[in-house]
Order: sequence, then structure tokens, then C-alpha cells
Amino acid sequence: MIDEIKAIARRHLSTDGANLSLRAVARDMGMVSSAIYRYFASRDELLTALIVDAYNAVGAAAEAGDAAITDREDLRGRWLGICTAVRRWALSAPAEYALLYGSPVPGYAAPPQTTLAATRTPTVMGQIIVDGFSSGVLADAGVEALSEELKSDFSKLGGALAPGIPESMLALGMIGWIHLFGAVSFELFGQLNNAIEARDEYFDYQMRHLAEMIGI
Amino acid sequence: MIDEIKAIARRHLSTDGANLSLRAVARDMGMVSSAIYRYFASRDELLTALIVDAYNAVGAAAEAGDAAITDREDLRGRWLGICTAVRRWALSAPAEYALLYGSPVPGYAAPPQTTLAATRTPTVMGQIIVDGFSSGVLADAGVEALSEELKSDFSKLGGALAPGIPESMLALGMIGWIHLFGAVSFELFGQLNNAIEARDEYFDYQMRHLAEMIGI
DNA sequence: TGTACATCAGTGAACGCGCGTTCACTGATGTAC
DNA sequence: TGTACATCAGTGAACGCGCGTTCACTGATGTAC
Repeated sequence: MIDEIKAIARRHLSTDGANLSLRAVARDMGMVSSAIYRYFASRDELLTALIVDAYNAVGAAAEAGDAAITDREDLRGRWLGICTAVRRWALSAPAEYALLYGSPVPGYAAPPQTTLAATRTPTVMGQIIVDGFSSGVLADAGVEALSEELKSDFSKLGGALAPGIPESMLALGMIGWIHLFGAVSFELFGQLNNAIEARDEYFDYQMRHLAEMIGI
Repeated sequence: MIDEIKAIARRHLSTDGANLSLRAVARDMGMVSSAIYRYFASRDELLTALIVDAYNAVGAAAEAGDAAITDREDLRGRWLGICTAVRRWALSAPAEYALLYGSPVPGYAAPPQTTLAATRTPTVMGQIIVDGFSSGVLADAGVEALSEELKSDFSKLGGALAPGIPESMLALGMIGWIHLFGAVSFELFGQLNNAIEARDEYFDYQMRHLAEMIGI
């Protein structure tokens, strides 16, 4: 029942964006609007559930994209697998993607449970770096001096995502993470319209160049 | 008068996002809501005016950031000048930035005048590549084989933005453009929260690495 | 200098709509004796 | 096997609100003679 509400709400997201209407969802379920309150305490709680689900969905897609590469030492293959899987998911669920990575919903403050689910995708990507570092492939790539402030940021981040990795390597790797979502957002939010038609190809082109930069 | 309406509407954008309310704007102007219709035919028309203004504002910022570098052969300096200026503008007007580069507004179809204004920023960036190519600095950087489809996309794009530039160079340069907005969006839309504190520095770090990749 | 008229910015009421949330309630289903 | 009761999913009316847009109008200002 909760799942059915969420499924219909997801459908509404794609037409109304984040202006999700409880009443419209109830209408589509053939219920009266107050009946929703038996399952969700408020509109925001429903929104939160959708966000958490979406973070988990993209995280699961990323994990599957990584796991599909049987040669675990093929870091670039794993990286490309993750990128492709994330983009596929985003194209299949653009409204949910926008909910996560688009403009913040006005008046909605993300509760801690969402930020927890959000770490799933970067964790998969961090693992590539961890593996590359422990096998020695990444040993001397991208190691450069960082300022004290950046070092401190990345040392905290590394503790959570990729323990034992030099800060400079994380800082470099994170460019890849950011670019992945930058490229997907650009495409989904319409910035490539009337410009790039060969989108699969250009996406792949970009992600390969980023891999090159990171040194994997 | 039109300017005053737009100014108040811009203020509302920052709290309500794209759910801009004509009535709320009128209220703030001390007018009755129907009075707005003397200046804008509809809510969408006001939104369009705000979007065009915002594209022009970020375009002007980019141009100024470029023009501030007196040594015109310092391509990387110009690139960093543009990036910094765009980010500054975005931080100073996050709601307008979100209107342009965030999730599409549900039910709003961007009219052609907006896409025209949107080309201003990429044009400045294209000019760096044009200059680098004509002075020979960029002559053999990043020239590689592209598929026919990508070549065709970039040959059309080059005709408009950067005539006479090899497609492969444009394809590479566009990664920079995409990453600039990817990085700004990530920061503004909250993906760096609880992760990176030294944002000025990390932004600069990223843009330098992208410049390196592009070969400027 | 004074009058008649046109312009036009802004008013106020109304239409028809949608929203989130509350609250007392109905009526079917399951459980306990 | 039958009765009494509790549970609980869903109802329906209501509250108080906001929205975009239309339309006939007022009343001040400027222009022409």
C-alpha cells in the first residue's frame, strides 16, 4: 500500500516536478486525500521517502554497474560501468534524478536519513580508488600538494569513504564524481538541446577523458 | 516599472524557487494582482524575462572575467577568470542560477529568446579556444579521432561558436564548460554539504585540472 | 487661459480552481470467549 | 457455532489558504483646440 502510494507519487513527479500534490496522488489511487495520512504523516514525509528510495536506486545501479566488470583490476572499465549505469538510471527516471541532483525543493530541508542514502554512490566510486591504491596501480598518480584546508576536508572524507587513501588522490578522484553528475545534469536539464545529438557517445567520450585525468 | 517588478520577482525566486507567484509579487509592490498584467501578459512571460536577464547577467559576468585578464595570450588565466566570475555570479544569485541550470520548471517551455541569450557564456569560452588555435598554442593539443556523429555535432556547434576550430578540440573544450557548471551546481545544490568546506580552493583546484586536461 | 477629450496606470470584485491538514465518522474484518 | 468487541482502512465535510486570469471601472494626467 505504501509502495503503491510511492509508485503513483513517482509518476506525478515526472509531470509536476517537486510540486508533488498529495491530493492528486490520492485521486489517482481512487482514495480520498485524507486517507494518505494513514501512511505518511505529511507531504514532506512522502517526499523524503521518495528521495531516500531514489538515492538507493541510483546507488544500487552504480553498484551493479561496477559489479558487472569481472576483471576487478580493470579500474577504467569499472569506472565506465558505474558512469554508464548512473546515466542509464537517470534517463529512465529523470524526475527522481532531478529531485536528488536538481535545484533544491523550496521549503524542504533534507533530513539526515537522505544524506546517509546519498553516500552509496560515492562509496562505490571511492572503492575503485581504494582498490587501485592497494594494488599499486594508482600509487604515484595525482599525488600533489594540497593546502591545509583542503587536506583536512579530504582527510575527513577519506575516513568515511576510502580509508587510507592520500588526500590528493581523493581530491582528484572527486573531480570524476562531480563531472559524472555534471554531465548527466547538463543532458537531462536541457543544456545540450540543439547542440549535441550523439549523447551516448559524447558521454562516453567525457568519462574516458575524466578517467585519463584521474589516472585510472 | 517593469524593472521594479522584475527586481521583486527576483527576490521571490530565492525563497519560492520557480514557483513564482504573480500575486505575491503584486502584493510586495503594493499593487493589486491584476495590475501586473499591464506589464506582463502572463506569469510565463515574466518568468521568461527573468530567465533572459539571468542568462545575460551570467554572460556579462563571464565576459568581464575574461576581459579582466590583460595578457590575452594567457589562456589559462582567462579560463580561470571566466570560471571564477561565473561562480561568483552564481553564489550571488543562487535562485536565478537554479532557474537557468537547475531542474526544468514543470510546465514551462523555454521560448527561443532564452536559448539565444544562453549562448553568451559558451561564446566567451569558445573564444579562448579560437585565440589559442589561431596563435598556435593549441595547435596539436587534444586532436584525436571522433566518430562521424560527434564530428557532425561539433562541426555545427563550431560554426556558431568558434569557426575554424577542429571538432576534436571543441569536444575537449566543452568538457571544461560542462564541468564548470557541474561544479557550481554541485556546490549550490548542496551536494558538497558536510563534505567540502574549502570551496573556493577546491573550485580553483578543479578548474586548474580541467584547464590542464584541455591543454590551456 | 480655459475647456473637452483621450490616454492609461491601477482598482476591486469575481471566477473557478487547487492545495495540506484536521476530525468525527462508518463499516468491514479479525479476534476472544 | 455464535456473539461481543476491538481494530483500523478509508470517508466526507470542513478550515483557511493561495493561485492565475478576466473584466468593467475609476480617476489622475497629459494633449489639442
